[in-house]
Amino acid sequence: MKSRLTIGKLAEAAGVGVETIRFYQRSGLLPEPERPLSGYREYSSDDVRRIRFIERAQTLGFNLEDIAGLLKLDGPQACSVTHDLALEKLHVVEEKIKALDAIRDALQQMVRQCERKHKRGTCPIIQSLVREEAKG
Amino acid sequence: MKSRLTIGKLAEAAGVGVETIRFYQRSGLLPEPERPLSGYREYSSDDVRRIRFIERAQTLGFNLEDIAGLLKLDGPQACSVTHDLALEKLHVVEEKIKALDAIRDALQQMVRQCERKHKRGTCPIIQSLVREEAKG
DNA sequence: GTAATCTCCGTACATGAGTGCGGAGTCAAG
DNA sequence: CTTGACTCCGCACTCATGTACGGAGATTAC
Repeated sequence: MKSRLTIGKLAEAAGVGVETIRFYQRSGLLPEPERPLSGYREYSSDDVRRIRFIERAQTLGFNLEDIAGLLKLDGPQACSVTHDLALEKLHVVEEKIKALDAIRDALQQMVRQCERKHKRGTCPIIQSLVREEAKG
Repeated sequence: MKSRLTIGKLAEAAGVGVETIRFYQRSGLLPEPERPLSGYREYSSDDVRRIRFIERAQTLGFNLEDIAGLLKLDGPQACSVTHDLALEKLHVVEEKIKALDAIRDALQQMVRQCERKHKRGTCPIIQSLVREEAKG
Protein backbone atom coordinates (compact mmCIF):
# COMPACT_ATOMS: atom_id res chain seq x y z
CA MET A 1 0.00 0.00 0.00
CA LYS A 2 2.92 2.32 0.60
CA SER A 3 3.53 2.88 -3.04
CA ARG A 4 6.84 4.40 -3.96
CA LEU A 5 6.48 7.54 -5.99
CA THR A 6 8.80 9.55 -8.16
CA ILE A 7 8.67 13.28 -7.76
CA GLY A 8 6.49 13.59 -10.83
CA LYS A 9 3.93 11.10 -9.56
CA LEU A 10 3.90 12.77 -6.18
CA ALA A 11 3.38 16.15 -7.77
CA GLU A 12 0.47 14.86 -9.77
CA ALA A 13 -1.08 13.06 -6.81
CA ALA A 14 -0.81 16.13 -4.60
CA GLY A 15 -1.86 18.59 -7.25
CA VAL A 16 1.27 20.71 -7.27
CA GLY A 17 4.23 21.17 -9.58
CA VAL A 18 7.47 19.24 -9.42
CA GLU A 19 9.36 22.44 -8.74
CA THR A 20 7.13 23.17 -5.81
CA ILE A 21 8.12 19.91 -4.19
CA ARG A 22 11.78 20.63 -4.66
CA PHE A 23 11.17 24.06 -3.22
CA TYR A 24 9.36 22.66 -0.16
CA GLN A 25 12.20 20.28 0.40
CA ARG A 26 14.77 23.06 0.24
CA SER A 27 12.61 24.99 2.69
CA GLY A 28 12.54 22.10 5.12
CA LEU A 29 8.81 21.44 4.80
CA LEU A 30 9.40 18.02 3.35
CA PRO A 31 12.05 15.70 4.72
CA GLU A 32 14.89 14.54 2.54
CA PRO A 33 13.48 11.50 0.75
CA GLU A 34 15.41 8.36 0.12
CA ARG A 35 17.30 8.19 -3.12
CA PRO A 36 18.11 4.60 -3.75
CA LEU A 37 18.53 4.21 -7.43
CA SER A 38 20.49 6.79 -9.32
CA GLY A 39 19.68 9.64 -6.96
CA TYR A 40 16.02 9.98 -7.92
CA ARG A 41 13.86 11.00 -4.97
CA GLU A 42 11.53 8.29 -3.71
CA TYR A 43 8.33 9.31 -1.95
CA SER A 44 5.43 7.62 -0.19
CA SER A 45 1.75 8.40 0.09
CA ASP A 46 2.47 10.06 3.42
CA ASP A 47 4.12 12.78 1.44
CA VAL A 48 0.97 13.31 -0.57
CA ARG A 49 -0.92 14.00 2.63
CA ARG A 50 1.83 16.22 3.89
CA ILE A 51 1.71 18.38 0.79
CA ARG A 52 -2.04 18.62 0.89
CA PHE A 53 -1.79 19.74 4.46
CA ILE A 54 0.63 22.46 3.43
CA GLU A 55 -1.65 23.69 0.67
CA ARG A 56 -4.69 23.77 2.91
CA ALA A 57 -2.91 25.41 5.77
CA GLN A 58 -1.82 28.16 3.43
CA THR A 59 -5.41 28.99 2.59
CA LEU A 60 -5.95 29.43 6.31
CA GLY A 61 -3.39 32.18 6.53
CA PHE A 62 -0.38 30.24 7.74
CA ASN A 63 2.90 31.03 6.03
CA LEU A 64 5.48 28.38 5.34
CA GLU A 65 7.31 29.08 8.56
CA ASP A 66 4.10 28.60 10.58
CA ILE A 67 3.44 25.42 8.69
CA ALA A 68 6.90 24.11 9.38
CA GLY A 69 6.07 24.62 13.05
CA LEU A 70 2.84 22.68 12.72
CA LEU A 71 4.57 19.89 10.86
CA LYS A 72 7.16 19.60 13.58
CA LEU A 73 4.33 18.27 15.72
CA ASP A 74 4.39 15.27 13.45
CA GLY A 75 7.86 14.14 14.40
CA PRO A 76 9.10 12.29 17.46
CA GLN A 77 9.91 15.04 19.96
CA ALA A 78 9.98 15.24 23.68
CA CYS A 79 6.42 15.46 24.92
CA SER A 80 6.98 18.72 26.73
CA VAL A 81 8.15 20.46 23.59
CA THR A 82 5.24 19.12 21.62
CA HIS A 83 2.84 20.13 24.33
CA ASP A 84 3.97 23.73 24.46
CA LEU A 85 4.12 24.13 20.73
CA ALA A 86 0.70 22.58 20.28
CA LEU A 87 -0.75 24.84 22.91
CA GLU A 88 0.69 27.89 21.26
CA LYS A 89 -0.64 26.89 17.85
CA LEU A 90 -3.97 26.10 19.43
CA HIS A 91 -4.21 29.67 20.55
CA VAL A 92 -3.58 31.03 17.09
CA VAL A 93 -6.07 28.65 15.57
CA GLU A 94 -8.76 29.57 18.06
CA GLU A 95 -8.25 33.25 17.31
CA LYS A 96 -8.61 32.60 13.62
CA ILE A 97 -11.78 30.62 14.21
CA LYS A 98 -13.24 33.45 16.24
CA ALA A 99 -12.47 35.98 13.55
CA LEU A 100 -13.94 33.76 10.85
CA ASP A 101 -17.04 33.13 12.96
CA ALA A 102 -17.53 36.88 13.11
CA ILE A 103 -17.23 37.22 9.36
CA ARG A 104 -19.56 34.29 8.86
CA ASP A 105 -22.19 35.84 11.10
CA ALA A 106 -21.88 39.13 9.26
CA LEU A 107 -22.25 37.42 5.90
CA GLN A 108 -25.25 35.43 7.08
CA GLN A 109 -26.84 38.62 8.30
CA MET A 110 -26.30 40.25 4.94
CA VAL A 111 -27.72 37.31 3.10
CA ARG A 112 -30.80 37.28 5.31
CA GLN A 113 -31.32 41.00 4.98
CA CYS A 114 -31.12 40.76 1.24
CA GLU A 115 -33.53 37.87 1.11
CA ARG A 116 -36.07 39.88 3.09
CA LYS A 117 -35.68 42.71 0.65
CA HIS A 118 -34.86 45.06 3.44
CA LYS A 119 -32.78 47.99 2.59
CA ARG A 120 -29.47 47.26 4.18
CA GLY A 121 -28.16 49.59 6.83
CA THR A 122 -24.47 49.90 7.33
CA CYS A 123 -22.46 46.91 6.29
CA PRO A 124 -21.72 44.55 9.16
CA ILE A 125 -18.75 42.93 7.51
CA ILE A 126 -16.10 45.41 8.41
CA GLN A 127 -17.39 45.73 11.93
CA SER A 128 -17.06 41.98 12.28
CA LEU A 129 -13.29 42.12 12.48
CA VAL A 130 -12.75 45.35 14.32
CA ARG A 131 -13.69 44.61 17.87
CA GLU A 132 -10.98 43.91 20.38
CA GLU A 133 -8.36 45.73 18.38
CA ALA A 134 -7.99 48.36 21.07
CA LYS A 135 -7.23 45.96 23.86
CA GLY A 136 -3.83 44.91 22.48
CA MET B 1 -16.45 62.33 16.24
CA LYS B 2 -15.60 61.81 12.61
CA SER B 3 -12.16 63.23 13.03
CA ARG B 4 -10.34 64.09 9.85
CA LEU B 5 -7.02 62.37 9.59
CA THR B 6 -3.95 62.93 7.51
CA ILE B 7 -2.40 59.87 5.98
CA GLY B 8 0.22 59.78 8.72
CA LYS B 9 -2.33 59.83 11.51
CA LEU B 10 -4.37 57.18 9.79
CA ALA B 11 -1.33 55.00 9.39
CA GLU B 12 -0.50 55.33 13.05
CA ALA B 13 -4.08 54.70 14.13
CA ALA B 14 -4.36 51.61 11.98
CA GLY B 15 -0.90 50.30 12.75
CA VAL B 16 0.45 50.27 9.22
CA GLY B 17 2.89 52.37 7.25
CA VAL B 18 2.02 55.40 5.18
CA GLU B 19 3.25 53.67 2.06
CA THR B 20 0.95 50.76 2.74
CA ILE B 21 -2.04 53.07 2.68
CA ARG B 22 -0.98 54.56 -0.61
CA PHE B 23 -0.49 51.05 -1.90
CA TYR B 24 -3.96 49.95 -0.78
CA GLN B 25 -5.44 52.98 -2.45
CA ARG B 26 -3.66 52.24 -5.71
CA SER B 27 -4.92 48.66 -5.42
CA GLY B 28 -8.51 49.81 -5.00
CA LEU B 29 -8.88 48.58 -1.42
CA LEU B 30 -9.33 52.07 -0.10
CA PRO B 31 -11.48 54.62 -1.90
CA GLU B 32 -9.99 57.84 -3.18
CA PRO B 33 -10.16 60.16 -0.20
CA GLU B 34 -11.09 63.80 -0.38
CA ARG B 35 -8.23 66.20 -0.84
CA PRO B 36 -9.46 69.61 0.12
CA LEU B 37 -6.47 71.63 1.11
CA SER B 38 -3.34 71.39 -0.94
CA GLY B 39 -4.04 67.92 -2.21
CA TYR B 40 -3.34 66.15 1.06
CA ARG B 41 -5.51 63.08 1.56
CA GLU B 42 -8.18 63.44 4.23
CA TYR B 43 -9.40 60.31 5.99
CA SER B 44 -12.01 59.43 8.58
CA SER B 45 -12.15 56.86 11.35
CA ASP B 46 -14.07 54.59 8.99
CA ASP B 47 -10.85 54.18 7.13
CA VAL B 48 -9.11 53.01 10.27
CA ARG B 49 -11.64 50.22 10.60
CA ARG B 50 -11.34 49.40 6.95
CA ILE B 51 -7.59 48.97 7.19
CA ARG B 52 -7.85 46.85 10.30
CA PHE B 53 -10.30 44.66 8.50
CA ILE B 54 -7.83 44.25 5.66
CA GLU B 55 -5.01 43.29 8.01
CA ARG B 56 -7.11 40.77 9.89
CA ALA B 57 -8.59 39.25 6.80
CA GLN B 58 -5.09 38.67 5.50
CA THR B 59 -4.22 36.58 8.54
CA LEU B 60 -7.23 34.45 7.65
CA GLY B 61 -5.81 33.54 4.29
CA PHE B 62 -7.60 36.04 2.07
CA ASN B 63 -5.48 37.79 -0.49
CA LEU B 64 -6.05 41.40 -1.45
CA GLU B 65 -8.29 40.45 -4.33
CA ASP B 66 -10.50 38.38 -2.03
CA ILE B 67 -10.59 41.24 0.41
CA ALA B 68 -11.58 43.69 -2.27
CA GLY B 69 -14.52 41.38 -2.93
CA LEU B 70 -15.49 41.37 0.72
CA LEU B 71 -15.19 45.12 0.93
CA LYS B 72 -17.47 45.53 -2.03
CA LEU B 73 -20.20 44.26 0.27
CA ASP B 74 -19.78 47.51 2.13
CA GLY B 75 -20.91 49.72 -0.71
CA PRO B 76 -24.39 50.49 -2.00
CA GLN B 77 -25.05 47.78 -4.57
CA ALA B 78 -28.14 46.16 -5.87
CA CYS B 79 -29.34 43.70 -3.29
CA SER B 80 -29.20 40.77 -5.65
CA VAL B 81 -25.53 41.32 -6.35
CA THR B 82 -24.74 41.66 -2.69
CA HIS B 83 -26.73 38.59 -1.89
CA ASP B 84 -24.93 36.37 -4.34
CA LEU B 85 -21.51 37.64 -3.45
CA ALA B 86 -22.17 37.30 0.26
CA LEU B 87 -23.41 33.76 -0.23
CA GLU B 88 -20.32 32.84 -2.17
CA LYS B 89 -18.01 34.33 0.43
CA LEU B 90 -20.02 32.62 3.14
CA HIS B 91 -19.20 29.33 1.55
CA VAL B 92 -15.49 30.02 1.55
CA VAL B 93 -15.57 31.19 5.14
CA GLU B 94 -17.45 28.11 6.27
CA GLU B 95 -14.90 25.87 4.60
CA LYS B 96 -12.09 27.68 6.34
CA ILE B 97 -13.84 27.35 9.67
CA LYS B 98 -14.26 23.64 9.13
CA ALA B 99 -10.61 23.19 8.31
CA LEU B 100 -9.53 25.21 11.32
CA ASP B 101 -11.92 23.28 13.55
CA ALA B 102 -10.20 20.12 12.42
CA ILE B 103 -6.77 21.52 13.19
CA ARG B 104 -7.99 22.76 16.54
CA ASP B 105 -9.35 19.34 17.45
CA ALA B 106 -6.09 17.73 16.44
CA LEU B 107 -4.09 20.19 18.51
CA GLN B 108 -6.34 19.69 21.51
CA GLN B 109 -5.91 15.98 21.19
CA MET B 110 -2.15 16.34 21.11
CA VAL B 111 -2.16 18.61 24.13
CA ARG B 112 -4.32 16.17 26.07
CA GLN B 113 -2.21 13.19 25.10
CA CYS B 114 0.90 14.97 26.21
CA GLU B 115 -0.62 15.98 29.48
CA ARG B 116 -1.51 12.39 30.23
CA LYS B 117 2.03 11.38 29.50
CA HIS B 118 0.87 8.94 26.92
CA LYS B 119 3.25 8.13 24.21
CA ARG B 120 1.76 9.70 21.15
CA GLY B 121 0.76 7.51 18.28
CA THR B 122 0.76 8.97 14.83
CA CYS B 123 0.32 12.67 14.66
CA PRO B 124 -3.28 13.72 14.11
CA ILE B 125 -2.44 17.13 12.74
CA ILE B 126 -1.78 16.22 9.18
CA GLN B 127 -4.74 13.90 9.05
CA SER B 128 -6.91 16.80 10.18
CA LEU B 129 -6.70 18.53 6.84
CA VAL B 130 -6.60 15.63 4.49
CA ARG B 131 -10.11 14.25 4.46
CA GLU B 132 -12.40 15.17 1.63
CA GLU B 133 -9.58 15.94 -0.75
CA ALA B 134 -10.58 13.13 -3.03
CA LYS B 135 -14.15 14.26 -3.55
CA GLY B 136 -13.23 17.46 -5.41
C1' DG C 1 9.08 83.80 8.61
C1' DT C 2 11.97 80.20 8.83
C1' DA C 3 13.11 75.35 10.28
C1' DA C 4 11.33 70.99 11.04
C1' DT C 5 7.92 67.95 9.76
C1' DC C 6 4.59 66.09 6.78
C1' DT C 7 2.78 64.97 2.28
C1' DC C 8 2.99 64.54 -2.67
C1' DC C 9 4.41 61.39 -6.64
C1' DG C 10 6.74 57.97 -9.37
C1' DT C 11 9.86 54.57 -9.23
C1' DA C 12 12.99 51.31 -7.39
C1' DC C 13 13.96 47.78 -4.03
C1' DA C 14 12.73 43.84 -0.80
C1' DT C 15 10.60 39.49 0.72
C1' DG C 16 7.84 35.22 0.44
C1' DA C 17 6.36 31.76 -2.38
C1' DG C 18 6.83 29.65 -6.01
C1' DT C 19 7.99 28.72 -11.58
C1' DG C 20 10.90 27.98 -15.49
C1' DC C 21 15.26 26.94 -17.95
C1' DG C 22 19.00 24.19 -19.78
C1' DG C 23 22.30 20.79 -19.95
C1' DA C 24 23.47 16.30 -18.21
C1' DG C 25 22.29 11.84 -16.34
C1' DT C 26 18.62 7.88 -15.90
C1' DC C 27 14.77 4.96 -16.93
C1' DA C 28 11.41 2.36 -19.71
C1' DA C 29 9.22 1.09 -24.11
C1' DG C 30 9.87 -0.60 -28.47
C1' DC D 1 20.38 -0.02 -27.73
C1' DT D 2 18.14 3.93 -29.18
C1' DT D 3 14.51 7.33 -28.29
C1' DG D 4 11.57 9.89 -25.52
C1' DA D 5 10.13 10.95 -21.02
C1' DC D 6 11.62 11.79 -16.55
C1' DT D 7 14.90 13.54 -13.09
C1' DC D 8 18.93 15.93 -11.44
C1' DC D 9 20.86 20.67 -10.08
C1' DG D 10 21.64 25.58 -9.68
C1' DC D 11 20.12 29.78 -10.87
C1' DA D 12 17.21 33.19 -12.87
C1' DC D 13 12.65 34.80 -13.26
C1' DT D 14 7.72 35.96 -11.85
C1' DC D 15 3.97 37.64 -8.97
C1' DA D 16 1.91 39.49 -4.73
C1' DT D 17 2.53 42.48 -1.12
C1' DG D 18 4.52 45.74 0.58
C1' DT D 19 8.85 49.37 1.72
C1' DA D 20 12.15 52.78 0.79
C1' DC D 21 13.96 56.87 -1.78
C1' DG D 22 14.30 61.56 -3.13
C1' DG D 23 13.10 65.97 -4.59
C1' DA D 24 9.33 69.35 -4.48
C1' DG D 25 5.56 71.54 -2.24
C1' DA D 26 2.45 72.29 2.17
C1' DT D 27 1.90 72.80 7.07
C1' DT D 28 3.06 73.51 11.87
C1' DA D 29 5.83 74.86 15.74
C1' DC D 30 8.53 78.23 17.42
